[in-house]
Amino acid sequence: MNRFLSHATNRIDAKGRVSVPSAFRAVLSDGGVRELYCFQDFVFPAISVGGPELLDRFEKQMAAEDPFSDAANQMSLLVHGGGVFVKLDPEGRLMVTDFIRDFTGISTDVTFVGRGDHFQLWEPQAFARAQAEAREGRKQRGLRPE
Amino acid sequence: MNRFLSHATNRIDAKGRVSVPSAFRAVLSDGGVRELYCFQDFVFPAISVGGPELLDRFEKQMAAEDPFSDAANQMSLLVHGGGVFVKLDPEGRLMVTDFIRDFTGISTDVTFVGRGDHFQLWEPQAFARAQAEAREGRKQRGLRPE
DNA sequence: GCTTCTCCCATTGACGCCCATATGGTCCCA
DNA sequence: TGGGACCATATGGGCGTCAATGGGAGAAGC
Repeated sequence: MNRFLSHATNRIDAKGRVSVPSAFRAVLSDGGVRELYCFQDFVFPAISVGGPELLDRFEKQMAAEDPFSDAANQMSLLVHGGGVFVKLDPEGRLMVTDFIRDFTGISTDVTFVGRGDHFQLWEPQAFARAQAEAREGRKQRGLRPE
Repeated sequence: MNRFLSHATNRIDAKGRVSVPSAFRAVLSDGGVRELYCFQDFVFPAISVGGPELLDRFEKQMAAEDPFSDAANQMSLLVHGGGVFVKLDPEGRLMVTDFIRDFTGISTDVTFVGRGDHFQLWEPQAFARAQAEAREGRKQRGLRPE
């Protein structure tokens, strides 16, 4: 199963490190990814993380839109200008920098959320709220699986 | 019989495991399913469980709409972030994680409910209530055999 | 110099795989 | 038809492995 699924919450240690869930690390090493690209999500207060190929995907999406639209401009600003590279330590941990903390509100714990072709870093409470809202919205629209 | 039918209640052991009813396991192995996809149901306080094709269906549905829309993002939050792959141990048991407990209210016993192409995990009392309500609602709408 | 970031090792707790037991049902045969 | 052997399922527990976490020491930068 070669995609990012499920969610898990891990604690940040005294040095500001947090373990990436082993299921996610397995997906990364499957794809031969050694360096991760992180940027601020467009719709949620979360940091999106993936391999370099994640850029390709967003660039394709931008190309599909009007290149001078507000949406395309914002995307480029966030993806190209606002992204940072991070790499994991030998135990599979990453440093939670201020770049991550400020945008997400993360302080002591990080919720890792699988999003298929990438994953995200959330403040635990914020994720719980967003998920509840998503479920509520879905109920109101009457959409059902299948 | 390659559909999930009927219901059964099993006990969770001291390690947090519960046996999947053998009738359900038979349906799974018939379909060659080794990994199960579980997600929090959109309507009931239950966990829905099925093969990976369940997730494929969701992903097709998402791919059909604008992948950067709020609706698609919310759906991904639920089916990717709120979904888990689990596998059974050699005896056909699964771990009842907090992911399952928190959403369903399950504590000591699990009711497995067949739903045709998938099955669900319920807190026994909650299932009894939901079933009673379904019966009642049907009566009020005028009982019809389909 | 001191701080900050790596890498390395230790601990602990959870999870996986294995084997053992009980309970209830079915089939066979006298 | 009744008894008993056999079987399958559900359940309980031991034990090894691995992931998550904590802390120390060396290297690099300010």
